[in-house]
Amino acid sequence: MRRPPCCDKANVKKGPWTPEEDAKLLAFTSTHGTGNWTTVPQRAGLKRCGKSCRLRYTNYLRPNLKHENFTQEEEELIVTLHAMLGSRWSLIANQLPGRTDNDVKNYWNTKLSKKLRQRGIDPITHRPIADLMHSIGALAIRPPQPPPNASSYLHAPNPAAPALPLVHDAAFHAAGMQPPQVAIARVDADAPSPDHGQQLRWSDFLADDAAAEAQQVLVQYHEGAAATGGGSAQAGSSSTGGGGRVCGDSVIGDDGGGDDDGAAAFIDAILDCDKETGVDQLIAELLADPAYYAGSSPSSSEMGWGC
DNA sequence: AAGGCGGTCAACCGCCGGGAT
DNA sequence: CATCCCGGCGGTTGACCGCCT
Repeated sequence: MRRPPCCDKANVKKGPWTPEEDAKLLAFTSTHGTGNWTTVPQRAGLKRCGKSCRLRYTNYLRPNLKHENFTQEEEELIVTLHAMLGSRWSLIANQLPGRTDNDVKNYWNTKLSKKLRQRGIDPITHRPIADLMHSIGALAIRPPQPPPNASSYLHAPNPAAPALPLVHDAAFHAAGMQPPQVAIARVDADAPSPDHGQQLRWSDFLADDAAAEAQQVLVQYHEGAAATGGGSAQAGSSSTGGGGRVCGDSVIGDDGGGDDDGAAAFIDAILDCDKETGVDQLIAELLADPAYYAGSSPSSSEMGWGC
């Protein structure tokens, strides 16, 4: 059975908010707080759905929101956290003071995912697209594999490629850090529960090792932000300094240019690691092989995944 | 100058989980 | 235990804007 609409749509205004509506909502929330959103429109004198009011407040009117562009450090953190968490935007946004999940999601969809794609990296798996092609080919020529057991499958970083390393693992190694064991959902019934009365953090949903490693990334991020931005990111102050994020013994994202974009620098570091490990050569060979593109090519037909 | 086009982002939609009853 | 209600979340849409032809 379908859930009824949350409000009477016939008597509800939709579309962009006017300054008058913003003022009403802001005045109401500043005096009454943000209790029951379903009653807010009526009490605030707004012809809006309660959900719409909540969204407008949390994404735009809420105090301490940052409205300026994303910083280099924020970009790098988003890329890192997306590799570990996937599209859990609210968890990612929780690590970016002053940013909303909508902000992060939009920024990812419009900017970062394109940057990754332009550099030949699949924004979903964070692995080289050529590597994915290679994996597809390998799957096609491999004898049928038994399905993974439930627990290993549940704890795999990505169901599509559970056994393969993430591309940026090499970047972590090169930077003197262990890569996080990414996106391990804590779904076990016997998993330790976080402290009661505390808000869950995204790291609570990672395996212990992964949480520790990921926490290290965040600590370094916040230290870097404090050192370069002249303020605490947790306090909601903006950090627009041009410094790079310290990552192990190396610095990712600062080539001294100042205005270089952070994600690009971060990805460049990954690609540098690929060069050191010879992965780039493999990628070049794969890219040069038409069989990895053309489904009708003889080699791909031989591999069994042609059209 | 005008129309097409793509990028950006605010807002909406529907689903889900958790607390209250 | 079942149901209801609410807030939260992620995916998607559509309006707006600037650039290009």
